[in-house]
Amino acid sequence: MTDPDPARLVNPPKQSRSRRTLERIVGAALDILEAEGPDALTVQAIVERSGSSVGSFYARFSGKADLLEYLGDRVWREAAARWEEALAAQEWDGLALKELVGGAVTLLGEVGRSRTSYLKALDRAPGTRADAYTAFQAHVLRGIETLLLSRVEEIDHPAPNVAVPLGLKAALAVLDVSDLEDPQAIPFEERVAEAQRLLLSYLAGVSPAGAESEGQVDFFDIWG
Amino acid sequence: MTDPDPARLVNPPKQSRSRRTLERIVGAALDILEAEGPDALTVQAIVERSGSSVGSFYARFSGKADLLEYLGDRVWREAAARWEEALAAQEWDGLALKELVGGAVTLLGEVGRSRTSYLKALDRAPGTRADAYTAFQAHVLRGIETLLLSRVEEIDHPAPNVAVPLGLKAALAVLDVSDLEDPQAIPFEERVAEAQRLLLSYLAGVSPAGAESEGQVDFFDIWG
DNA sequence: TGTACATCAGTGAACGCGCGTTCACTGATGTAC
DNA sequence: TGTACATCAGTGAACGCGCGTTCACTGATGTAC
Repeated sequence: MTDPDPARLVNPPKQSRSRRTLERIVGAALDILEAEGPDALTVQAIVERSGSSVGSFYARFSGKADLLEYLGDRVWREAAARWEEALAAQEWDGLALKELVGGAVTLLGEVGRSRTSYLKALDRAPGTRADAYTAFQAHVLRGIETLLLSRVEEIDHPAPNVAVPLGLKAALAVLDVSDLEDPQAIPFEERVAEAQRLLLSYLAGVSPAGAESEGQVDFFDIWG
Repeated sequence: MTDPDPARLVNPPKQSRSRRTLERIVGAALDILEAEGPDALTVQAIVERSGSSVGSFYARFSGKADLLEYLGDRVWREAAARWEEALAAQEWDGLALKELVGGAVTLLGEVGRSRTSYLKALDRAPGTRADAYTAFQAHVLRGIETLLLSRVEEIDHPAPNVAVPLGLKAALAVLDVSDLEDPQAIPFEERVAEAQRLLLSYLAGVSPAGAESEGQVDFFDIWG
């Protein structure tokens, strides 16, 4: 997953011409993945959409499997970099558990909404044993976990080491947008608020004080 | 999903011999699905495992797609029947919200653990637009939802119609056993207890009283 | 009970299609002198 | 600046493989008389 040598997967371009071709291929593959799903991701479709040719494809990649791995690696790196950035952009030290939960859940929501759909689609691509999405999610959760556990004295649950990961998993499920196209689905903003409420009451046994819309932290706009 | 006419999918057997062959084919397909995953589910593999032949296969099904749909329909019906049975086997009327949550979560846990893995694998089979698993899960959740909403006066959450479905979704995530092979994963029994606690504190703002292991309702053995 | 016939069931070689991959070839770019 | 050459880049027809599907054939079962 954290391969220090992506050159193992691509034959590095030696002229700007082939570098552009590579980028077009990568872009086309991600486009297809998003628009038509993993089953439509054939070498033919990729080279047609990218306006190149099978020969050019195989000049870069030794096979389709390597392309998939390369895509997974790239998207994962990008997502992880943005995530670290978003995490670092916020000052977490002074916050109470309530604010921490609010911010953390908001971040989780943005992650779920972001282009990590690529990662999901990649994991489902046939002939791949990749689990880039699962790995990324685990990575993110681990980060938030340590954050929340830094306020362990405010957690009422008798076993914080169990409650924090499970609670985050639950919050993620509440945020899950895979059924959002359903017309009667609960809108995303409401889910964020509910996920915050759920996590807070589970960890601290506290209902969010005050009116309905309170206790919800503003969105960060992470993903450009 | 609830097709009243499965004969649309199979050519009905007219002798006991072919009925047995059909059963062997269905059994082999489910075996392969469970043991090797959807990608290994080829017509060749099915007929080899079932000790029959391609010709026999096409004497029953007009194509592989019909087999998949037939399997989805069958497994769905079986799972749904067991579910209704388990739901009916329990007396829910006199229970308080706390007991209701305990029983409901336990039931959910058993469903997740049961052979619905077939349904999950079927949904992932290539070339299928089936969503039998999602549909089944929705079916189950709807049942539990009405159950919990019958104690709406005990729910402190200001919007029970939102909180109940979201809370159940969250509980389901806590119970999710897809990472159970991970050696450091939280054991299933503990998850049941935590899912109960989570749901109860979210809906009623109540931490389970008393010691750790209390508040957990005994398992029902639904799935034989 | 026996025989003739129709229908059902089972078999596996052969076919076609879509896919990933190879390869012989043409053209573009960079470099040496 | 020009020329010769090597390397890089691009092309698309052709190949092979695995899959779902077809089909001509053999054998089993049921039924009529």
